[in-house]
Amino acid sequence: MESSSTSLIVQALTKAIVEHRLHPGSKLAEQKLADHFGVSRTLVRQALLQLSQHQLVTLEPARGAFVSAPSVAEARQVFAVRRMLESEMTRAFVRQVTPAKIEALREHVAQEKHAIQQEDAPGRTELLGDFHVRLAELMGNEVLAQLLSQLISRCALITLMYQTQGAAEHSNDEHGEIVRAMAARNEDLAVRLMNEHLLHVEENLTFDRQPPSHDISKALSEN
Amino acid sequence: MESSSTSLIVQALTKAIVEHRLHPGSKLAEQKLADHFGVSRTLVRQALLQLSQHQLVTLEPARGAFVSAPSVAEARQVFAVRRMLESEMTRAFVRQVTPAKIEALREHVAQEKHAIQQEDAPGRTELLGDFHVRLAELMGNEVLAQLLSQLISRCALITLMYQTQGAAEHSNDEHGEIVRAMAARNEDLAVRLMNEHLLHVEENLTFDRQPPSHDISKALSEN
DNA sequence: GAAAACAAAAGTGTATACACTTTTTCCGGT
DNA sequence: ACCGGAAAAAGTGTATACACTTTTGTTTTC
Repeated sequence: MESSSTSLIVQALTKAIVEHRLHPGSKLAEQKLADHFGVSRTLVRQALLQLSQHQLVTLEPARGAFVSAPSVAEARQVFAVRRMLESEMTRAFVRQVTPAKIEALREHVAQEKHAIQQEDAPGRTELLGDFHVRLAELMGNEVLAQLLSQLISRCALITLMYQTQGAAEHSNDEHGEIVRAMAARNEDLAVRLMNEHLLHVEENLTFDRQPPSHDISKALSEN
Repeated sequence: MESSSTSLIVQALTKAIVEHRLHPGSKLAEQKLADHFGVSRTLVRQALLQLSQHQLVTLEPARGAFVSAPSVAEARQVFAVRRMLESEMTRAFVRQVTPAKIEALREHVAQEKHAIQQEDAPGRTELLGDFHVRLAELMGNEVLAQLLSQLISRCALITLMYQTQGAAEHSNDEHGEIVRAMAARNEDLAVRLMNEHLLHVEENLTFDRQPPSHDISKALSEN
């Protein structure tokens, strides 16, 4: 792997962190990353700075960069924000829903189901998160979509990546119910279902700290 | 002015942009900024990268950094997000309100009024924005507070800094009404007032592009 | 005289160098 | 054998160097 611009490094690290190949607390040494990506520390530092803004990485002065390990309190705050934002987003969505948008969502939920059936864990986690981003995109609000995308990455760092098959199916079912309520233009029901859905996801939080894998190269090479 | 870390540069530039001393479209040449702050381009670049993440600065490949000039569509999207987020924030706030929190808000509104009476334009703009951040802080949700803070900076880039005395007084009055509704634990009223308040602020959008001041040093020296 | 082409200047993008801080290693003292 | 501390190693923070791109200014051509 070589010849990467900063944003490629950001993407690769984001993926590795969100998919829990790099565990919270892991040290991200600049030179090691630079060697791995075949660039100088300059570009790695830029990437780490960006990731720290996204809260996926924590920078400690003179000590270096580490994969963030959000506290329980912080995790709950992130979810509280998501509930505030997404319940109103759901309400607004129902008010401007069209058959085409419903169709797009149904399609997405079907993709989720497929990934789950294939037991494609990384794929299904990404798709389950993307459902919420897709909602924002369908509303034509790029700002909202980008904001949600970041919040969801943060959530992925918090929740277990390889959620149980059961939890994934449950989320998928709830997505389906939400879409059904939206299709029926049942505003209050859709909002309520979205809220409950997010509460369920939050309940799935697992706060047991795993032993960090310090083998950066191996974690990144896996994809 | 010298011996500044990156975050001091970010702060200084943020303030200059939000206060409209640097106009949208202005070129931010790295060496000029470096000379002004007495550091190397390295630190300036870090600062500009951060500001671009906050959407206050736009980076064009090989061409440099410019103060962002958000489109009308983008501005409306930012306000739409604020309304979603803040109406639910208001609801949650009312549900966990305490006399002490009301007192803190009353105090803040009084400060606003004072700044307005003094015709302290930069101060009053900052305080009027901070009202919303303060709300988030009082809820004990740091994540929400930080998110709102960024959204509001973006709004400040969009709206006119030197809003008319009348508009400022109007906002101040509305803040007062919102606090009153909160104190009365009137959830629906508070939410409705907050929504209307944000709509009023949005109405104040001014989309006439002013001729950019390219005199960076002068703009920054003013504070 | 205006437009195209070229040369010079300015500016950005990445790598490298070096000072300084933290971490690790190794050794002597108790 | 263990603790403390000095020396070495590794790592971060900032500045500088240099290649390459864009912009600007000048000259050439029609």
